[in-house]
Amino acid sequence: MPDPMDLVARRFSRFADLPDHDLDRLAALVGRAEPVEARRMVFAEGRRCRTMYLLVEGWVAEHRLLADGGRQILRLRLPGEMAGVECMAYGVSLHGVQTLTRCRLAAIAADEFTVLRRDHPRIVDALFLMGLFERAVSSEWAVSLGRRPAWSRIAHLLLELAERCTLSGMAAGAIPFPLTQQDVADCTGLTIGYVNRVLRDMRGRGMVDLQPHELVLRDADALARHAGFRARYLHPAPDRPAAADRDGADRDGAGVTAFARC
Amino acid sequence: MPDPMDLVARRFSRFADLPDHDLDRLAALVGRAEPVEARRMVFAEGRRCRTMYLLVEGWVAEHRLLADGGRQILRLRLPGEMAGVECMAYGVSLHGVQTLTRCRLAAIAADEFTVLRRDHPRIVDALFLMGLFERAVSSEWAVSLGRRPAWSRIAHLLLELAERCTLSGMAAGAIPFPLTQQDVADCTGLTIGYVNRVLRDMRGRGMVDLQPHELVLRDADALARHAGFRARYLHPAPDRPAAADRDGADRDGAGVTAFARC
DNA sequence: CGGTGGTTTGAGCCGATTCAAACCTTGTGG
DNA sequence: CCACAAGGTTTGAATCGGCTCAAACCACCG
Repeated sequence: MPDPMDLVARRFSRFADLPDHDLDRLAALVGRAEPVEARRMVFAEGRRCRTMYLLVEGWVAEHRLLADGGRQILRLRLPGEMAGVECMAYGVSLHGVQTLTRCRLAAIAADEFTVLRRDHPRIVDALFLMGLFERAVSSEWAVSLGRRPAWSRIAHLLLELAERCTLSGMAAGAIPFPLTQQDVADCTGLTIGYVNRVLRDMRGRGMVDLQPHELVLRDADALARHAGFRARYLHPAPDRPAAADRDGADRDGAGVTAFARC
Repeated sequence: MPDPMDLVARRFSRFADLPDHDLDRLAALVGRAEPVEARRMVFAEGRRCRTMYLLVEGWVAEHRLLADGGRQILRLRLPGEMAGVECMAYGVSLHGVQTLTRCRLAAIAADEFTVLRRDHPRIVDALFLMGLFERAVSSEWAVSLGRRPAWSRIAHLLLELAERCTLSGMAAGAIPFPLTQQDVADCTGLTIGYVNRVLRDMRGRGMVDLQPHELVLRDADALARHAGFRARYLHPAPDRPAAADRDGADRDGAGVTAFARC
Protein backbone atom coordinates (compact mmCIF):
# COMPACT_ATOMS: atom_id res chain seq x y z
CA MET A 1 0.00 0.00 0.00
CA PRO A 2 1.93 2.99 -1.29
CA ASP A 3 2.20 6.27 0.53
CA PRO A 4 -0.64 8.67 -0.38
CA MET A 5 1.72 11.51 -1.19
CA ASP A 6 3.61 9.24 -3.57
CA LEU A 7 0.41 8.39 -5.39
CA VAL A 8 -0.55 12.03 -5.75
CA ALA A 9 2.90 13.15 -6.82
CA ARG A 10 3.19 10.30 -9.27
CA ARG A 11 -0.12 11.12 -10.84
CA PHE A 12 0.58 14.83 -11.22
CA SER A 13 4.01 14.08 -12.61
CA ARG A 14 2.47 12.06 -15.39
CA PHE A 15 1.11 15.33 -16.73
CA ALA A 16 3.76 17.92 -15.94
CA ASP A 17 7.25 18.08 -14.48
CA LEU A 18 6.72 19.78 -11.17
CA PRO A 19 9.54 21.62 -9.39
CA ASP A 20 9.97 21.06 -5.64
CA HIS A 21 8.16 24.30 -5.00
CA ASP A 22 4.99 22.78 -6.51
CA LEU A 23 5.49 19.36 -4.96
CA ASP A 24 5.70 20.99 -1.56
CA ARG A 25 2.41 22.72 -2.19
CA LEU A 26 0.84 19.40 -3.10
CA ALA A 27 2.30 17.83 0.00
CA ALA A 28 0.67 20.56 2.07
CA LEU A 29 -2.68 19.74 0.49
CA VAL A 30 -2.21 16.04 1.09
CA GLY A 31 -1.24 16.74 4.68
CA ARG A 32 -4.45 18.49 5.50
CA ALA A 33 -6.75 15.93 3.88
CA GLU A 34 -9.55 14.78 6.13
CA PRO A 35 -10.99 11.28 6.39
CA VAL A 36 -14.50 10.37 5.23
CA GLU A 37 -16.30 7.07 5.78
CA ALA A 38 -17.24 4.79 2.90
CA ARG A 39 -20.60 5.34 1.18
CA ARG A 40 -21.10 8.91 2.26
CA MET A 41 -22.17 11.84 0.12
CA VAL A 42 -19.39 14.42 -0.02
CA PHE A 43 -21.96 16.72 -1.52
CA ALA A 44 -25.30 16.29 -3.21
CA GLU A 45 -26.14 17.64 -6.63
CA GLY A 46 -27.70 21.07 -6.84
CA ARG A 47 -25.75 22.23 -3.82
CA ARG A 48 -24.38 25.76 -3.86
CA CYS A 49 -20.68 25.40 -3.68
CA ARG A 50 -17.32 26.92 -4.59
CA THR A 51 -15.10 24.15 -3.36
CA MET A 52 -13.34 21.31 -5.10
CA TYR A 53 -11.59 18.31 -3.61
CA LEU A 54 -8.30 16.56 -4.11
CA LEU A 55 -8.78 12.87 -3.53
CA VAL A 56 -5.79 11.65 -1.56
CA GLU A 57 -6.90 8.16 -0.71
CA GLY A 58 -9.81 5.88 -1.63
CA TRP A 59 -12.35 5.85 -4.44
CA VAL A 60 -15.21 8.25 -5.11
CA ALA A 61 -17.98 8.33 -7.70
CA GLU A 62 -19.55 11.36 -9.34
CA HIS A 63 -23.15 10.71 -10.30
CA ARG A 64 -26.52 12.11 -11.31
CA LEU A 65 -29.84 11.08 -9.82
CA LEU A 66 -32.96 11.03 -11.99
CA ALA A 67 -36.56 11.74 -11.17
CA ASP A 68 -37.56 8.11 -11.74
CA GLY A 69 -35.04 6.88 -9.20
CA GLY A 70 -32.42 6.02 -11.80
CA ARG A 71 -28.78 6.89 -11.29
CA GLN A 72 -25.94 7.41 -13.73
CA ILE A 73 -22.38 7.31 -12.51
CA LEU A 74 -20.46 9.83 -14.60
CA ARG A 75 -16.95 8.92 -13.55
CA LEU A 76 -14.91 7.21 -10.90
CA ARG A 77 -12.03 8.97 -9.26
CA LEU A 78 -8.92 7.35 -7.93
CA PRO A 79 -6.26 8.83 -5.64
CA GLY A 80 -4.54 11.88 -7.09
CA GLU A 81 -7.60 13.01 -9.01
CA MET A 82 -9.81 16.02 -8.38
CA ALA A 83 -13.53 15.79 -7.68
CA GLY A 84 -16.17 18.46 -8.00
CA VAL A 85 -14.16 20.80 -10.18
CA GLU A 86 -17.30 21.89 -12.05
CA CYS A 87 -18.25 24.04 -9.09
CA MET A 88 -15.50 26.42 -10.17
CA ALA A 89 -17.47 27.24 -13.31
CA TYR A 90 -21.02 26.99 -11.99
CA GLY A 91 -21.03 27.88 -8.32
CA VAL A 92 -23.32 24.88 -7.97
CA SER A 93 -22.61 21.17 -7.99
CA LEU A 94 -24.15 19.69 -11.11
CA HIS A 95 -23.75 16.16 -9.81
CA GLY A 96 -23.37 14.37 -6.52
CA VAL A 97 -20.07 13.11 -5.19
CA GLN A 98 -20.05 10.01 -3.05
CA THR A 99 -17.31 7.94 -1.47
CA LEU A 100 -17.11 4.27 -2.33
CA THR A 101 -14.47 3.41 0.22
CA ARG A 102 -13.11 5.16 3.23
CA CYS A 103 -11.33 8.18 1.76
CA ARG A 104 -9.14 11.11 2.52
CA LEU A 105 -10.09 14.37 0.83
CA ALA A 106 -8.49 17.81 0.78
CA ALA A 107 -10.92 20.66 0.20
CA ILE A 108 -9.77 23.54 -2.00
CA ALA A 109 -11.93 26.65 -1.96
CA ALA A 110 -12.31 28.85 -5.02
CA ASP A 111 -10.24 31.63 -3.46
CA GLU A 112 -7.43 29.27 -2.73
CA PHE A 113 -7.59 28.01 -6.28
CA THR A 114 -7.12 31.56 -7.51
CA VAL A 115 -3.97 31.86 -5.46
CA LEU A 116 -2.81 28.46 -6.68
CA ARG A 117 -3.23 29.67 -10.23
CA ARG A 118 -0.97 32.63 -9.60
CA ASP A 119 1.75 30.92 -7.57
CA HIS A 120 1.82 27.47 -9.11
CA PRO A 121 1.24 27.70 -12.84
CA ARG A 122 2.77 24.25 -13.41
CA ILE A 123 0.18 22.67 -11.17
CA VAL A 124 -2.50 24.41 -13.18
CA ASP A 125 -0.89 23.11 -16.38
CA ALA A 126 -1.11 19.62 -14.96
CA LEU A 127 -4.73 20.22 -14.01
CA PHE A 128 -5.47 21.33 -17.55
CA LEU A 129 -3.98 18.18 -19.03
CA MET A 130 -5.67 16.04 -16.40
CA GLY A 131 -8.89 17.63 -17.59
CA LEU A 132 -8.15 16.43 -21.12
CA PHE A 133 -7.43 12.97 -19.81
CA GLU A 134 -10.75 12.89 -18.01
CA ARG A 135 -12.52 14.03 -21.10
CA ALA A 136 -10.98 11.14 -23.01
CA VAL A 137 -12.18 8.70 -20.37
CA SER A 138 -15.66 10.23 -20.40
CA SER A 139 -15.71 9.95 -24.17
CA GLU A 140 -14.89 6.28 -23.95
CA TRP A 141 -17.72 5.83 -21.49
CA ALA A 142 -20.06 7.64 -23.87
CA VAL A 143 -19.10 5.24 -26.64
CA SER A 144 -19.87 2.34 -24.33
CA LEU A 145 -23.19 3.78 -23.24
CA GLY A 146 -24.28 4.69 -26.73
CA ARG A 147 -22.99 1.96 -28.95
CA ARG A 148 -21.66 -1.10 -27.15
CA PRO A 149 -23.60 -4.17 -26.04
CA ALA A 150 -23.78 -4.99 -22.36
CA TRP A 151 -20.94 -7.49 -22.42
CA SER A 152 -18.49 -5.02 -23.92
CA ARG A 153 -19.56 -2.19 -21.66
CA ILE A 154 -18.76 -4.19 -18.58
CA ALA A 155 -15.53 -5.54 -20.00
CA HIS A 156 -14.42 -2.02 -20.87
CA LEU A 157 -15.17 -0.80 -17.38
CA LEU A 158 -13.23 -3.62 -15.73
CA LEU A 159 -10.26 -3.29 -18.07
CA GLU A 160 -10.13 0.46 -17.66
CA LEU A 161 -10.19 0.30 -13.89
CA ALA A 162 -7.56 -2.43 -13.84
CA GLU A 163 -5.30 -0.35 -16.06
CA ARG A 164 -5.80 2.82 -14.07
CA CYS A 165 -5.05 1.01 -10.83
CA THR A 166 -1.96 -0.52 -12.32
CA LEU A 167 -0.72 2.83 -13.62
CA SER A 168 -0.96 4.37 -10.19
CA GLY A 169 0.62 1.40 -8.50
CA MET A 170 -2.48 0.32 -6.62
CA ALA A 171 -2.77 -3.13 -8.14
CA ALA A 172 -0.92 -6.24 -7.06
CA GLY A 173 -2.27 -9.12 -9.15
CA ALA A 174 -5.73 -8.59 -7.80
CA ILE A 175 -7.28 -5.17 -8.15
CA PRO A 176 -9.16 -3.50 -5.31
CA PHE A 177 -12.76 -3.26 -6.42
CA PRO A 178 -15.16 -1.43 -4.12
CA LEU A 179 -18.03 -1.25 -6.64
CA THR A 180 -21.18 -3.25 -6.01
CA GLN A 181 -22.99 -4.77 -8.96
CA GLN A 182 -25.48 -1.96 -8.62
CA ASP A 183 -22.62 0.51 -9.05
CA VAL A 184 -21.42 -1.33 -12.13
CA ALA A 185 -24.95 -1.13 -13.50
CA ASP A 186 -25.05 2.60 -12.80
CA CYS A 187 -21.73 3.11 -14.60
CA THR A 188 -22.76 1.14 -17.65
CA GLY A 189 -26.41 2.12 -17.98
CA LEU A 190 -27.59 -1.45 -17.37
CA THR A 191 -29.69 -3.05 -14.64
CA ILE A 192 -28.28 -5.01 -11.76
CA GLY A 193 -29.88 -8.25 -12.90
CA TYR A 194 -28.31 -8.13 -16.29
CA VAL A 195 -24.94 -7.12 -14.91
CA ASN A 196 -25.05 -10.22 -12.76
CA ARG A 197 -25.77 -12.45 -15.76
CA VAL A 198 -22.94 -10.97 -17.80
CA LEU A 199 -20.54 -11.30 -14.90
CA ARG A 200 -21.54 -14.93 -14.46
CA ASP A 201 -20.83 -15.48 -18.15
CA MET A 202 -17.40 -13.87 -17.89
CA ARG A 203 -16.63 -15.99 -14.85
CA GLY A 204 -17.84 -19.09 -16.68
CA ARG A 205 -15.39 -18.40 -19.50
CA GLY A 206 -12.56 -18.06 -17.00
CA MET A 207 -11.91 -14.44 -17.91
CA VAL A 208 -12.63 -12.61 -14.68
CA ASP A 209 -13.19 -13.41 -11.07
CA LEU A 210 -15.10 -10.76 -9.18
CA GLN A 211 -15.09 -11.17 -5.43
CA PRO A 212 -16.84 -8.70 -3.14
CA HIS A 213 -13.92 -6.33 -2.74
CA GLU A 214 -11.44 -7.44 -5.31
CA LEU A 215 -11.22 -8.16 -9.00
CA VAL A 216 -8.92 -10.63 -10.74
CA LEU A 217 -8.59 -10.51 -14.51
CA ARG A 218 -7.70 -14.11 -15.31
CA ASP A 219 -7.44 -13.50 -19.03
CA ALA A 220 -7.29 -9.78 -19.72
CA ASP A 221 -6.19 -10.32 -23.32
CA ALA A 222 -9.17 -12.45 -24.22
CA LEU A 223 -11.45 -10.01 -22.47
CA ALA A 224 -9.95 -7.07 -24.33
CA ARG A 225 -10.13 -8.91 -27.64
CA HIS A 226 -13.77 -9.83 -27.23
CA ALA A 227 -14.72 -6.31 -26.19
CA GLY A 228 -12.56 -4.40 -28.67
CA PHE A 229 -10.77 -2.62 -25.85
CA ARG A 230 -7.83 -0.36 -26.74
CA ALA A 231 -6.04 1.26 -23.82
CA ARG A 232 -4.57 4.15 -25.77
CA TYR A 233 -6.88 6.70 -24.17
CA LEU A 234 -5.43 5.86 -20.76
CA HIS A 235 -1.90 6.80 -21.77
CA PRO A 236 -1.50 10.51 -22.31
CA ALA A 237 1.81 11.61 -23.80
CA PRO A 238 2.19 15.25 -22.90
CA ASP A 239 4.70 17.25 -24.88
CA ARG A 240 7.58 17.17 -22.46
CA PRO A 241 10.63 19.36 -23.06
CA ALA A 242 12.81 16.25 -23.32
CA ALA A 243 10.27 14.22 -25.23
CA ALA A 244 11.55 14.36 -28.84
CA ASP A 245 9.34 11.50 -29.91
CA ARG A 246 8.62 12.87 -33.34
CA ASP A 247 10.12 10.83 -36.12
CA GLY A 248 10.98 13.45 -38.70
CA ALA A 249 8.89 12.39 -41.66
CA ASP A 250 5.77 12.72 -39.61
CA ARG A 251 3.84 15.74 -40.89
CA ASP A 252 1.27 17.01 -38.54
CA GLY A 253 -1.51 18.18 -40.80
CA ALA A 254 -1.61 21.64 -39.23
CA GLY A 255 -3.41 24.16 -41.34
CA VAL A 256 -6.55 23.45 -43.24
CA THR A 257 -6.11 21.99 -46.68
CA ALA A 258 -7.58 19.10 -48.62
CA PHE A 259 -10.07 17.09 -46.55
CA ALA A 260 -11.61 13.76 -47.30
CA ARG A 261 -15.25 13.65 -48.27
CA CYS A 262 -17.52 12.17 -45.63
CA MET B 1 -26.11 36.53 -39.23
CA PRO B 2 -23.68 37.97 -36.67
CA ASP B 3 -20.06 38.70 -37.38
CA PRO B 4 -17.81 35.67 -36.63
CA MET B 5 -15.45 37.68 -34.45
CA ASP B 6 -18.41 38.88 -32.38
CA LEU B 7 -19.51 35.30 -31.81
CA VAL B 8 -16.06 34.22 -30.73
CA ALA B 9 -15.50 37.22 -28.48
CA ARG B 10 -18.93 36.85 -26.95
CA ARG B 11 -18.35 33.22 -26.19
CA PHE B 12 -14.95 33.72 -24.58
CA SER B 13 -16.28 36.64 -22.60
CA ARG B 14 -18.88 34.41 -21.02
CA PHE B 15 -16.01 32.66 -19.23
CA ALA B 16 -13.49 35.41 -18.51
CA ASP B 17 -13.17 39.15 -18.87
CA LEU B 18 -10.59 39.54 -21.57
CA PRO B 19 -8.54 42.74 -21.92
CA ASP B 20 -8.09 44.21 -25.41
CA HIS B 21 -4.69 42.61 -25.58
CA ASP B 22 -6.32 39.17 -25.49
CA LEU B 23 -9.23 40.12 -27.73
CA ASP B 24 -6.74 41.29 -30.34
CA ARG B 25 -5.03 37.91 -30.18
CA LEU B 26 -8.36 36.19 -30.70
CA ALA B 27 -9.11 38.50 -33.60
CA ALA B 28 -5.81 37.49 -35.18
CA LEU B 29 -6.81 33.83 -34.87
CA VAL B 30 -10.22 34.51 -36.34
CA GLY B 31 -8.64 36.45 -39.17
CA ARG B 32 -6.51 33.56 -40.33
CA ALA B 33 -9.26 30.92 -40.16
CA GLU B 34 -9.55 28.90 -43.34
CA PRO B 35 -12.75 27.64 -44.94
CA VAL B 36 -13.70 23.95 -45.09
CA GLU B 37 -16.59 22.44 -47.00
CA ALA B 38 -19.50 20.75 -45.25
CA ARG B 39 -19.24 17.03 -44.44
CA ARG B 40 -15.45 16.81 -44.56
CA MET B 41 -13.14 15.13 -42.07
CA VAL B 42 -10.91 17.74 -40.47
CA PHE B 43 -8.95 14.81 -39.15
CA ALA B 44 -9.59 11.15 -38.60
CA GLU B 45 -9.17 9.35 -35.31
CA GLY B 46 -5.84 7.73 -34.59
CA ARG B 47 -4.03 10.44 -36.49
CA ARG B 48 -0.74 11.69 -35.07
CA CYS B 49 -1.30 15.33 -34.34
CA ARG B 50 -0.30 18.28 -32.18
CA THR B 51 -2.79 20.80 -33.49
CA MET B 52 -6.10 22.01 -32.21
CA TYR B 53 -8.70 24.16 -33.94
CA LEU B 54 -10.72 27.20 -33.06
CA LEU B 55 -14.08 26.93 -34.78
CA VAL B 56 -14.91 30.39 -36.11
CA GLU B 57 -17.96 29.60 -38.18
CA GLY B 58 -20.18 26.57 -38.78
CA TRP B 59 -20.81 23.35 -36.88
CA VAL B 60 -18.51 20.39 -36.38
CA ALA B 61 -18.95 17.00 -34.73
CA GLU B 62 -16.38 14.99 -32.80
CA HIS B 63 -17.03 11.28 -33.06
CA ARG B 64 -15.72 7.74 -32.67
CA LEU B 65 -16.08 4.99 -35.24
CA LEU B 66 -16.50 1.39 -34.12
CA ALA B 67 -15.35 -1.83 -35.68
CA ASP B 68 -18.92 -2.92 -36.45
CA GLY B 69 -19.58 0.24 -38.44
CA GLY B 70 -21.29 2.02 -35.55
CA ARG B 71 -20.57 5.63 -34.77
CA GLN B 72 -20.94 7.68 -31.62
CA ILE B 73 -20.94 11.44 -31.80
CA LEU B 74 -19.23 12.66 -28.64
CA ARG B 75 -20.06 16.34 -28.91
CA LEU B 76 -21.11 19.05 -31.25
CA ARG B 77 -19.19 22.26 -31.49
CA LEU B 78 -20.59 25.65 -32.31
CA PRO B 79 -18.71 28.82 -33.27
CA GLY B 80 -16.28 30.03 -30.63
CA GLU B 81 -15.51 26.53 -29.37
CA MET B 82 -12.30 24.55 -29.70
CA ALA B 83 -12.08 21.19 -31.44
CA GLY B 84 -9.44 18.52 -31.13
CA VAL B 85 -7.93 19.82 -27.90
CA GLU B 86 -7.19 16.27 -26.73
CA CYS B 87 -4.25 16.15 -29.10
CA MET B 88 -2.43 18.44 -26.68
CA ALA B 89 -2.38 15.67 -24.09
CA TYR B 90 -2.02 12.63 -26.35
CA GLY B 91 -0.16 13.63 -29.49
CA VAL B 92 -2.80 11.58 -31.28
CA SER B 93 -6.40 12.30 -32.12
CA LEU B 94 -8.57 9.97 -30.08
CA HIS B 95 -11.63 10.78 -32.15
CA GLY B 96 -12.45 12.08 -35.58
CA VAL B 97 -13.54 15.64 -36.25
CA GLN B 98 -15.92 16.31 -39.09
CA THR B 99 -17.66 19.41 -40.38
CA LEU B 100 -21.44 19.40 -40.55
CA THR B 101 -21.74 22.67 -42.43
CA ARG B 102 -19.32 24.81 -44.35
CA CYS B 103 -16.95 26.05 -41.64
CA ARG B 104 -14.06 28.33 -40.93
CA LEU B 105 -11.35 26.90 -38.71
CA ALA B 106 -8.17 28.38 -37.27
CA ALA B 107 -5.43 25.84 -36.59
CA ILE B 108 -3.36 26.28 -33.44
CA ALA B 109 -0.21 24.19 -33.19
CA ALA B 110 1.09 22.93 -29.86
CA ASP B 111 4.05 25.32 -29.95
CA GLU B 112 1.80 28.26 -30.53
CA PHE B 113 -0.38 27.12 -27.66
CA THR B 114 2.65 27.16 -25.40
CA VAL B 115 3.28 30.77 -26.34
CA LEU B 116 -0.40 31.58 -25.86
CA ARG B 117 -0.18 30.15 -22.37
CA ARG B 118 2.66 32.46 -21.49
CA ASP B 119 1.43 35.66 -23.10
CA HIS B 120 -2.32 35.34 -22.63
CA PRO B 121 -3.10 33.74 -19.29
CA ARG B 122 -6.65 35.09 -19.32
CA ILE B 123 -7.37 33.27 -22.55
CA VAL B 124 -6.09 30.09 -20.93
CA ASP B 125 -8.31 30.76 -17.92
CA ALA B 126 -11.26 31.01 -20.27
CA LEU B 127 -10.17 27.79 -21.96
CA PHE B 128 -10.04 26.05 -18.60
CA LEU B 129 -13.55 27.11 -17.72
CA MET B 130 -14.77 26.25 -21.20
CA GLY B 131 -13.38 22.81 -20.55
CA LEU B 132 -15.52 22.53 -17.44
CA PHE B 133 -18.54 23.65 -19.40
CA GLU B 134 -17.90 20.97 -22.00
CA ARG B 135 -17.54 18.38 -19.32
CA ALA B 136 -20.93 19.37 -17.95
CA VAL B 137 -22.45 18.98 -21.38
CA SER B 138 -20.77 15.63 -21.88
CA SER B 139 -22.07 14.51 -18.50
CA GLU B 140 -25.58 15.41 -19.52
CA TRP B 141 -25.15 13.37 -22.69
CA ALA B 142 -23.91 10.45 -20.63
CA VAL B 143 -27.03 10.61 -18.49
CA SER B 144 -29.13 10.56 -21.64
CA LEU B 145 -27.22 7.67 -23.14
CA GLY B 146 -27.23 5.63 -19.98
CA ARG B 147 -30.56 6.27 -18.35
CA ARG B 148 -33.06 8.10 -20.51
CA PRO B 149 -35.58 6.59 -22.92
CA ALA B 150 -35.34 7.46 -26.60
CA TRP B 151 -37.94 10.19 -26.47
CA SER B 152 -36.16 12.09 -23.72
CA ARG B 153 -32.75 11.67 -25.30
CA ILE B 154 -33.87 13.34 -28.47
CA ALA B 155 -35.79 16.05 -26.65
CA HIS B 156 -32.72 16.83 -24.57
CA LEU B 157 -30.55 17.08 -27.64
CA LEU B 158 -32.94 19.43 -29.41
CA LEU B 159 -33.46 21.61 -26.36
CA GLU B 160 -29.76 21.81 -25.63
CA LEU B 161 -28.88 22.83 -29.15
CA ALA B 162 -31.66 25.39 -29.25
CA GLU B 163 -30.43 26.90 -26.01
CA ARG B 164 -26.81 26.95 -27.09
CA CYS B 165 -27.72 28.61 -30.37
CA THR B 166 -29.80 31.18 -28.58
CA LEU B 167 -27.03 31.95 -26.11
CA SER B 168 -24.59 32.67 -28.90
CA GLY B 169 -27.11 34.70 -30.86
CA MET B 170 -27.42 32.26 -33.73
CA ALA B 171 -31.12 31.59 -33.38
CA ALA B 172 -33.94 33.73 -34.74
CA GLY B 173 -37.18 31.89 -33.99
CA ALA B 174 -36.05 28.93 -36.04
CA ILE B 175 -32.75 27.30 -35.18
CA PRO B 176 -30.24 26.30 -37.85
CA PHE B 177 -30.08 22.51 -37.75
CA PRO B 178 -27.52 20.84 -39.98
CA LEU B 179 -27.83 17.37 -38.41
CA THR B 180 -29.35 14.56 -40.43
CA GLN B 181 -31.51 12.02 -38.63
CA GLN B 182 -28.55 9.68 -38.83
CA ASP B 183 -26.49 12.28 -36.97
CA VAL B 184 -29.18 12.59 -34.32
CA ALA B 185 -29.12 8.81 -33.97
CA ASP B 186 -25.33 8.87 -33.59
CA CYS B 187 -25.58 11.52 -30.88
CA THR B 188 -28.24 9.70 -28.92
CA GLY B 189 -27.13 6.09 -29.33
CA LEU B 190 -30.30 5.17 -31.23
CA THR B 191 -30.94 3.97 -34.77
CA ILE B 192 -32.14 6.17 -37.58
CA GLY B 193 -35.44 4.31 -37.89
CA TYR B 194 -36.35 4.87 -34.30
CA VAL B 195 -35.25 8.50 -34.36
CA ASN B 196 -37.61 9.02 -37.22
CA ARG B 197 -40.51 7.50 -35.31
CA VAL B 198 -39.87 9.63 -32.23
CA LEU B 199 -39.58 12.75 -34.34
CA ARG B 200 -42.87 11.94 -36.02
CA ASP B 201 -44.45 11.59 -32.61
CA MET B 202 -43.07 14.96 -31.47
CA ARG B 203 -44.33 16.58 -34.64
CA GLY B 204 -47.71 14.93 -34.16
CA ARG B 205 -48.00 16.48 -30.71
CA GLY B 206 -47.16 19.89 -32.15
CA MET B 207 -43.99 20.20 -30.10
CA VAL B 208 -41.29 20.40 -32.76
CA ASP B 209 -41.03 20.88 -36.45
CA LEU B 210 -37.84 19.55 -37.96
CA GLN B 211 -37.20 20.64 -41.53
CA PRO B 212 -34.10 19.57 -43.40
CA HIS B 213 -31.91 22.48 -42.30
CA GLU B 214 -33.86 24.14 -39.60
CA LEU B 215 -35.57 23.31 -36.35
CA VAL B 216 -38.58 25.05 -34.81
CA LEU B 217 -39.54 24.30 -31.22
CA ARG B 218 -43.26 24.97 -31.25
CA ASP B 219 -43.70 24.16 -27.59
CA ALA B 220 -40.36 24.08 -25.87
CA ASP B 221 -41.92 24.12 -22.41
CA ALA B 222 -44.02 21.03 -23.00
CA LEU B 223 -41.03 19.31 -24.54
CA ALA B 224 -38.82 20.20 -21.58
CA ARG B 225 -41.48 19.12 -19.11
CA HIS B 226 -42.00 15.74 -20.73
CA ALA B 227 -38.28 15.08 -20.96
CA GLY B 228 -37.27 16.43 -17.56
CA PHE B 229 -34.91 18.92 -19.15
CA ARG B 230 -33.19 21.45 -16.90
CA ALA B 231 -30.95 23.98 -18.62
CA ARG B 232 -28.82 24.81 -15.62
CA TYR B 233 -25.78 23.02 -16.99
CA LEU B 234 -25.75 25.39 -19.98
CA HIS B 235 -25.37 28.47 -17.81
CA PRO B 236 -21.99 28.66 -16.15
CA ALA B 237 -21.57 31.40 -13.58
CA PRO B 238 -17.86 32.00 -13.30
CA ASP B 239 -16.62 33.81 -10.25
CA ARG B 240 -16.27 37.27 -11.69
CA PRO B 241 -14.53 39.99 -9.66
CA ALA B 242 -17.75 42.04 -9.63
CA ALA B 243 -20.04 39.09 -9.12
CA ALA B 244 -21.05 39.39 -5.45
CA ASP B 245 -23.88 36.90 -5.85
CA ARG B 246 -23.46 35.29 -2.47
CA ASP B 247 -26.26 36.00 -0.09
CA GLY B 248 -24.51 36.09 3.23
CA ALA B 249 -26.15 33.24 5.09
CA ASP B 250 -25.08 30.79 2.43
CA ARG B 251 -22.42 28.53 3.89
CA ASP B 252 -20.38 26.70 1.37
CA GLY B 253 -19.66 23.41 3.00
CA ALA B 254 -15.90 23.70 2.50
CA GLY B 255 -13.94 21.34 4.65
CA VAL B 256 -14.91 17.80 5.35
CA THR B 257 -17.32 17.30 8.21
CA ALA B 258 -20.53 15.36 8.78
CA PHE B 259 -21.70 13.52 5.69
CA ALA B 260 -25.00 11.86 5.02
CA ARG B 261 -25.14 8.11 4.92
CA CYS B 262 -25.69 6.63 1.45
C1' DC C 1 -33.96 13.17 -66.10
C1' DG C 2 -31.31 10.06 -63.59
C1' DG C 3 -28.56 10.03 -59.50
C1' DT C 4 -27.65 10.78 -54.83
C1' DG C 5 -28.51 11.46 -50.17
C1' DG C 6 -31.86 11.76 -46.88
C1' DT C 7 -36.53 10.32 -44.98
C1' DT C 8 -40.40 7.29 -43.99
C1' DT C 9 -42.72 2.97 -43.02
C1' DG C 10 -43.64 -2.02 -41.82
C1' DA C 11 -43.01 -6.64 -39.77
C1' DG C 12 -40.42 -9.55 -37.01
C1' DC C 13 -37.15 -10.08 -33.57
C1' DC C 14 -33.87 -9.79 -29.65
C1' DG C 15 -31.19 -7.66 -25.96
C1' DA C 16 -32.09 -5.95 -21.94
C1' DT C 17 -35.68 -4.76 -18.39
C1' DT C 18 -38.97 -5.68 -14.71
C1' DC C 19 -40.39 -7.66 -10.64
C1' DA C 20 -40.35 -10.90 -7.20
C1' DA C 21 -38.31 -14.12 -4.37
C1' DA C 22 -34.58 -16.78 -2.54
C1' DC C 23 -29.99 -16.81 -1.15
C1' DC C 24 -25.70 -15.52 0.68
C1' DT C 25 -22.28 -12.72 3.80
C1' DT C 26 -21.01 -9.75 6.94
C1' DG C 27 -21.43 -7.19 10.94
C1' DT C 28 -23.89 -6.30 15.33
C1' DG C 29 -25.89 -6.95 19.69
C1' DG C 30 -27.65 -10.09 23.07
C1' DC D 1 -21.24 -17.79 20.17
C1' DC D 2 -25.63 -17.59 18.28
C1' DA D 3 -29.37 -14.99 16.02
C1' DC D 4 -30.85 -11.43 13.61
C1' DA D 5 -30.64 -7.61 10.36
C1' DA D 6 -28.99 -5.42 6.51
C1' DG D 7 -26.95 -5.23 2.30
C1' DG D 8 -25.52 -7.43 -1.57
C1' DT D 9 -26.03 -11.33 -4.98
C1' DT D 10 -28.37 -14.76 -7.82
C1' DT D 11 -32.12 -16.64 -10.46
C1' DG D 12 -36.51 -17.14 -13.21
C1' DA D 13 -40.37 -15.86 -16.23
C1' DA D 14 -42.75 -12.50 -18.64
C1' DT D 15 -42.45 -8.35 -21.13
C1' DC D 16 -41.05 -4.45 -23.98
C1' DG D 17 -38.29 -0.74 -26.00
C1' DG D 18 -35.66 -0.23 -29.50
C1' DC D 19 -33.21 -2.82 -33.38
C1' DT D 20 -32.85 -4.99 -38.06
C1' DC D 21 -33.55 -5.15 -42.71
C1' DA D 22 -35.62 -4.09 -46.75
C1' DA D 23 -38.18 -1.29 -49.67
C1' DA D 24 -40.52 2.78 -51.04
C1' DC D 25 -40.52 7.58 -51.12
C1' DC D 26 -38.93 12.23 -51.72
C1' DA D 27 -36.28 16.46 -52.83
C1' DC D 28 -32.66 18.46 -54.63
C1' DC D 29 -29.03 19.05 -58.08
C1' DG D 30 -26.24 18.68 -62.04
